[in-house]
Parts: sequence; structure tokens; C-alpha cells
Amino acid sequence: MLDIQTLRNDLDGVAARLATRGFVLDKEKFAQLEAERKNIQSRTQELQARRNSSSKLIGQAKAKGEDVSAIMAQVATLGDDLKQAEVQLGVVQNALQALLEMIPNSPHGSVPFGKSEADNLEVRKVGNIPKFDFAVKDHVDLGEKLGLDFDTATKISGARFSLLKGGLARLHRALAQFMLDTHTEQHGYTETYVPYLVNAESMRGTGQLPKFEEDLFKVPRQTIFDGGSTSFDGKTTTFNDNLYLIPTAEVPVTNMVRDEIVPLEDLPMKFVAHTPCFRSEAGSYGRDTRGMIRQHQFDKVELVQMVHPDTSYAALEQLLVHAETILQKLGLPYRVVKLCTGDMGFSSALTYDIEVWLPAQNTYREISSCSNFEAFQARRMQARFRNAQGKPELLHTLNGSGLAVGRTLVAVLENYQQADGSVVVPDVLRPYMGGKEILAP
RNA sequence: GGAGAGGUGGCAGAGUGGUCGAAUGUACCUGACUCGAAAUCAGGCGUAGCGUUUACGCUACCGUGGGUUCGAAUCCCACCCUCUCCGCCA
Repeated sequence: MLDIQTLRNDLDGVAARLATRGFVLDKEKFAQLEAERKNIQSRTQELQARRNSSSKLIGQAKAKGEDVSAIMAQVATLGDDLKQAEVQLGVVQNALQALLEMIPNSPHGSVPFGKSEADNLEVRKVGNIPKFDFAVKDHVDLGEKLGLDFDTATKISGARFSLLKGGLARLHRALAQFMLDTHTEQHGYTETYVPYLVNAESMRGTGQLPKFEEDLFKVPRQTIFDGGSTSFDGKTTTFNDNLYLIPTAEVPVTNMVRDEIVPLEDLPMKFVAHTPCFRSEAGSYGRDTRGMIRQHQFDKVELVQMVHPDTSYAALEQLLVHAETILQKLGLPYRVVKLCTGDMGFSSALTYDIEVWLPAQNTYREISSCSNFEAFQARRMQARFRNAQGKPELLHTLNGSGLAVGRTLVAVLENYQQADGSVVVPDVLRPYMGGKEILAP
């Protein structure tokens, strides 16, 4: 969520920034809601002030045993006006809030302008692309012999699920363990184990709700109403008790600081979590249907930082290096791209993607996304720290994949394949594989 | 699933219809005392919004949402959460 003060002070400037990422801010609507809000709020508060002072007089008069009927009659005339004003104010404020929650983050000044991923900026290429003197296979063909079983997964669950057996399942686990150990032992992250089902408030905090509900798996609870309303005593109340499967560990981990004021000395906070991620992939029909590139369920090791606003961009560079380190240790070639304005995620101010080389596709594919959200998520979450002056201030949040485990598995298979269909286990993973050096059919 | 207790400021903890935005303690900040520190004394110390934007004034917030009332932390209803005991369970 953007700062409403900034919108009030510089509506045109904000709209221009947002336009670079293809978002059209409805300036007229905002201005109109703001004018209404101002008007109704002043009026409401004035009525409330009159009611409060009269009520206070009644209390004082009663204490002295005086007659209060005159004041009572006077204050009674406020009733309907005040109630109506309060209702109107609530309506306008809800509308403003709803508008604000649908506005994406404003891109950082250094983000290149562009419309799509074609306009992203390559920052660096690292590692040597392997040469093969035989026809390379993709991970599906390689995996078939090694324990990758889509047919059974489809029977059990459906499309976009996968099942691993034997050495491949162990390699998958080894990758996650290796990533966790590297980040905790060498990069200073605290390992966390977090819930995979979270409430709507958490999804709102990191920006998945209200705009991207269709991308999530929702888990309704029995006897609970679907965000709708129910009536009792002739009154109406709304409930929303749904839980959602996390699309990334970013959600539970970042929300650890929701509604908290953390001491200055606790910053920066650095957490790493290995979790499954669940995505409905609505709207991606037909894309990446082959293999385990795009799944409803995949594992990811996620890095999350909560930092002082002054240091968030330095922290992003570090976080990016932490993620790159995994690829370097695995000996996988990759490149880093800075996303252009049109390709960034809703909540991000600046995003680097790391793309790993996939020989069978003869191209780089996204394996990590590292973003600085500045105060965008913190404002939604009311996640603050106590600054040097002792005042609460919004902190900055960042996260990045370190890395997506399933796609890393794909990259290892394809880059370490041999002519006979076996796959060499990268050195750093062997301790996690019981010393095994080769995965053979 | 059943029974009970409870959710108040950074923390602890009072407050059952009216000078309560909230006592007191503690933590923190400032000053005094001290060579300095501790102890002691005095003062200050929640968040957000609105209007003038310095001084100030007003409004909202005591788990959440409704209701009763001229007036609600306090009364009523619903929901959420925490704790204790019983049952079931990995």
C-alpha cells in the first residue's frame, strides 16, 4: 500500500510513476473520494465534539443534582445526524481503503522502463554454459528413468503435480538441505518452520489479497461463512475465516512482524524457510505444461529480511548474492536480470530475477526472484520499528528465493547429464546423498 | 468435542455507566544531586486522523464487529484469540 499522504500531496507525480508499470490510477475517483472524506469527516467530528461536551455537562449536572432535561433535549437532536454522518464516513473510508489496496507499488527510480520481460535489463552472466557432444535430453526424459513420475501424480491429484522416487527424491531433499545450511551457516539467516495455511489478514499484509485471490488455493472451514454476511438478531455481521495455502514462504515469514513494533537493535532481521508453495496457476493454461517447471505444488527455500529503511537497497544486493551463491556452489550457469517497470510484481519497488541455464530449452529460466518492497508491505501490515528518536516507523521488507527447489532439480538434471542418461551429483550435494556421485537409471 | 478463566499503554497491572485516554509499578527520556555511576527527588513519556501546521484545538482507538444509552474500557449479542481441566488424536 502506498502512503496516502503522498497521494494527497503529489497525485500527478504518483500517477506518472505508476503509469510506467502500466497501471492507470483513477485520479478523479481518488480526488473525489478524498474531498468527500474530508467533508464528511469534519462534519462527523464536529457533531461528535458537540455530543461529547453535552454529555459531559450532563454528567456534571447530575453529580450536583441539577435538572438535566434541557441539555438532554438539546443533545437528542444530534442523534440522527450524527449516526448518518458516521455511516457515511465509514462508507467513504472503506471505499478509499479498497482503492488504495488495489494500487501497486511505485517503482524505484533505477528500474528500467519497459512493457514486458523483453525489456528487462541483463545485469550479469555467471558460469560457463556446458557443451555436450551428444543430443541433450530434457529433465522429463532424463527423470523418467530416475524416478520422476508424472503419470502417478496425475492419477493421485491431477495435472501440474509431480512425484519423485528413490535417488531423485533424495536429490530434491539434498538440495533443500544444502540451501538451508548455506544460508544459516554462511549468510546469517535464522531458520524458521512456519504454517502452510494462513488467514486472509496475512495474505492482505504481503499483497496477495485482495487483488490476486484467484491465484491462491482457498481452504474454507466448515460452518464458516465465505467472507459474506449472516444475520442474527436482525443485524448483519461479516466473517471471513477462510484459510489459504501459501504461494510462498514470504507470506507467513514476513507476517511474523505484522502489528509489531520491533526494537531498533533487532534490525536487520533475516529469516530463511523451506516450505512447499501452492499456486492455482489460473490463467497460465497451456504454459509450461511439460515437466516440473510450473506446478501447483513445489518446494522453495525463501529468504526474508526486515530492515531499516536506510539500508534496504544495500540489503537487496546482499540478498541477491546469497541466492546466487547457491547456483555458484552447484556449478550452474545463470544470469541476473533487473526487471523493467512493466514486468515487476504488484508489491515490489525493485526486483532482480535470477535465471538458470537450461540446456534442453537452450535458454535461461527464472529460478529466483529477489525484491525490495520498501514500506509497501510494512504499511499494510503495520510492521514497525522504534527509531532512534523512539518513534514507531515503518520498516522495509525484502525477500528472494534461495532457491526454488524443483526448478533447481531440473537445472541439475539437465546440466549434469551424461550420454548414457545418468546424472552426476554436484560435489556440494554428495554429503547429503550418502556420498553418491552418480544417479544412474 | 465438553467445562471453566481471561484478552486494558513497551511490559506488569487497577479500573463494573459520567472530569478515564485510562491509577499505580516498571522500562525509557530530561533535569537536580555526584568526579562519575548507583540510589534518591522533580518533570516528561501511547497510536492514528483532521483543522491551523510553531504554541494549540478536535476526533477515534481498552481483542474484533454490532447493539443499548445523552454518555460505554465498564451493560447486551456475536465472533476471534489465549490459558486450565476432561475427551479424541500424529
